[in-house]
Order: sequence, then structure tokens, then C-alpha cells
Amino acid sequence: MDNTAFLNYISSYIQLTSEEQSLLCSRLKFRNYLKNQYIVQQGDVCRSANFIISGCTKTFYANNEGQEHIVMFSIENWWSSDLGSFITQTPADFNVQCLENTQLIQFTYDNLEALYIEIPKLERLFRKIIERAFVASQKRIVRNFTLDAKARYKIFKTTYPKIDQRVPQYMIASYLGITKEFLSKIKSQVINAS
Amino acid sequence: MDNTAFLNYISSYIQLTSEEQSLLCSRLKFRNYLKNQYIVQQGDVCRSANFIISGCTKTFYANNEGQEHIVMFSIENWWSSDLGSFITQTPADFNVQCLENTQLIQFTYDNLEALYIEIPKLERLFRKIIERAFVASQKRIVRNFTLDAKARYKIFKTTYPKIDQRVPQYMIASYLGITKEFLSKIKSQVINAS
DNA sequence: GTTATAAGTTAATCTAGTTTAACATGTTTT
DNA sequence: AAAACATGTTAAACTAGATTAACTTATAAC
Repeated sequence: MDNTAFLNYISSYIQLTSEEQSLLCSRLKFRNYLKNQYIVQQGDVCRSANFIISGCTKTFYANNEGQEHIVMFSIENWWSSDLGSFITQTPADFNVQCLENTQLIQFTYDNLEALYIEIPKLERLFRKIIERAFVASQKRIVRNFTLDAKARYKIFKTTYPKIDQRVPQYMIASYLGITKEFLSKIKSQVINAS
Repeated sequence: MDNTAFLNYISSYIQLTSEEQSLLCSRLKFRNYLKNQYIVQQGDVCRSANFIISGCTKTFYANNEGQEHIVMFSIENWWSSDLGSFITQTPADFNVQCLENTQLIQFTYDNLEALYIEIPKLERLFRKIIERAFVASQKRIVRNFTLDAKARYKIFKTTYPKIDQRVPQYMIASYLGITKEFLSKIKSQVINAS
């Protein structure tokens, strides 16, 4: 199993000694999922925090009418879980499903708690990771309030060009909080305007 | 200066030794702001993470037309900052303004970095605090997508009854992402329906 | 290579929420 | 207590985006 992507990712947040690195690596559990498989299901407890080595997932909420609302896409070098369920070990609000065959590093709750004790620097790592995720989430809330759908779509396309190309358009509409029909309309406007 | 509220708040996340507690307390800086004073201004670097002892603040974004969009209200026992600006020490996207006379504990960036080294458990504290904040933020994004304005208002009222009573209605409309006129209409519908 | 099935587009009709504007109430200042 | 200003309400006209439904284009299955 190839740890380099994960170690490289970590190194932008904290510096580990080579002992810490090898200890950490000895604890890593890899797992493969197939396209369409669920990593987490709404109502189940989310048992692991998942770092994506390859592949792509969507995190979504399904309401009583069965409509899906996508909260997040995750690709290589990002996390994919229902964090709320994971940290409290209570039933998940969200589903996490693979959009491609996906390879993950999985940290179970107990595993991660033990790792925090063995390698205290990881507290800092995860603090910093979540700080960034929180900031991005706050900014998204503001964008949803201040910008109309066309502006939001343009930002999405430039911020996540790789996701835009890998994922069906109706899921992008769901992520943006609009219908696929309206996204279609926006796209034709964007093209005709240029 | 009264540390009890802060120590009590912390104790629901981590257990400090009495040495750690007194060290922490010796480092706390209190500060008072008057109603309408700015703690952070859009464009300035946010120099401190602020824990509210008493009072109330709003965190908001002002667009080019001068319209305000409220991201968050903060009251006693919660935090009030532009976290994105604070952690990266780059210019703030948001303003933080006092809605009442407000007493804070302020952690400057350098102060907090030093504290993380003196009391490593604080890494865990802030990791946990931000985990919760992130989860709440994600849930708010979903609510904004899945619920209409009336449902969002009802949830706001039951989740934050104290804020609803302390803050002008036009600010609540801004927080909910609707106009004050429409909030007024919703409220009359909620009353007439009951 | 035809038949299903999933994904994307277009257009007409409809609605939640905005805009504008006039008015009402409350609160601070002088 | 009048003036000035901030806050809140109501109603009519308007718009961004939803809904419905018919159609087109891909992709997969046999």
C-alpha cells in the first residue's frame, strides 16, 4: 500500500519525526470500495474517518420524499465521512457513496483516539484540517446567500474543475442547491455570453 | 475577572490538572467592548479568538452594495471571530460587531500558539470545539437547501430562543437569508396558524 | 445493431421570496 | 413633547428558480 500521498498531505500541516511517521504508517488501514457502494448510510453510526487515496465520493442527505441533497464531493487527498456522526458516534444524518471505485485510508474511532495518545501531534493535525473545513463551510453559507445560482456555478467550476468534469451534472445541480433543469439553463447562458 | 464560566465551558471538552488550570488562567486577557463597537473589520487581519463572557455579537459580510449578510450570532459561552482570517492571519472576509456591551476573553494568535505548547491538551480542546462548529455549519447548509424559509425560522426560534429575543428582527431575517418584509409575513402566518 | 436505461436539454407554467413604497410603532435626542 | 431616527408591518408588482412534461443524446445490455 502506498503511503506517500497521505504523508505528503500531512506534511503541509505538521512535521513528524521518522519514528512517528513509521508508527503512523504501521497503523494505517487501507480499504477499497466499488463504484456505487456506500461507505456510510443515513441512520447508521459512521465508524471511520476516511482519507481518499483514489476515487471520488458524494456526501448527501435524503429527505422523506427520497430527494437527495449533496453536501460535499470528496476526491483524492480529501476526507469523506459524516463527521458529526463520527465524532459523537451517533446515527448519521448523511450518506456517503462512491461515485467511482475508491481507495481509502480508514481511521476507526477507537483507532484514532489511540493514535492521538501515541502521537499527540495528530491533535494539531486534525485541529488544523477541521479549521480549514469549517472556514470553507462558512464561506459556502455566505455564497449561497449573497450570490445567485449562475455566480455560484461559475465559482464552483473554477474552484473544483476536476470535480465538475468527473461528476454527472445533476449532482452538481444538487450540490449548488438548484434543479438540473435550471443548471442546464445557466450553462447555456454562460456559453452564449462568451 | 471571573474565570468560572470559561473553565466550566472547557471542562465539558477536556480535563485539566489544577496546575494547567492556573497556568491557563494566568494567561487569560479580558476585554470589554461597547454596543456597536467592532471587534473585527472586513479587510483587517483578525488578531484574536474571542470567548464571550457576557454580551452578544454578530458576524457578517457586507457586499459591494453595502448589504449585510449575517453568518453567525454569538452569545455567552460561545466564540466570536473571523476564524478564517485568524488561522491564516490574512485579511478578514467578515465583520464582527457587538450588539450589546460585551465582555470577552481574547486569545491573540501568538498567545494561543504559545499556549498550545505550554498546555498541549488545548490542541484537543480546540479540535473538539471546531469539530462541533463544523458539523453545525454543514447542517445549516443542508437546512438552507431542504427547508423553506418558514421551516428555517421555526427551527431558529426553537434552537436559539435567547438570540431571537435579544436581536432585532431584521438581523434574524438576514441570518435566515430572507428579507425583513418576508420574515414579517412568515411570523404573521405562524401566529394565525396556531 | 437494436432496445433499454440513465443523463441532459428546452420550453411553458407556476410559486417562494424580492422589491418598492407607504405607513405604524418605538426609542432616543434635544 | 416634538423632532429625528431606527425598527417593524402590510400590500402590490415583480423575478429567480421550481415544476412538469416532452424531447434528445449518451451509455450500457442483450
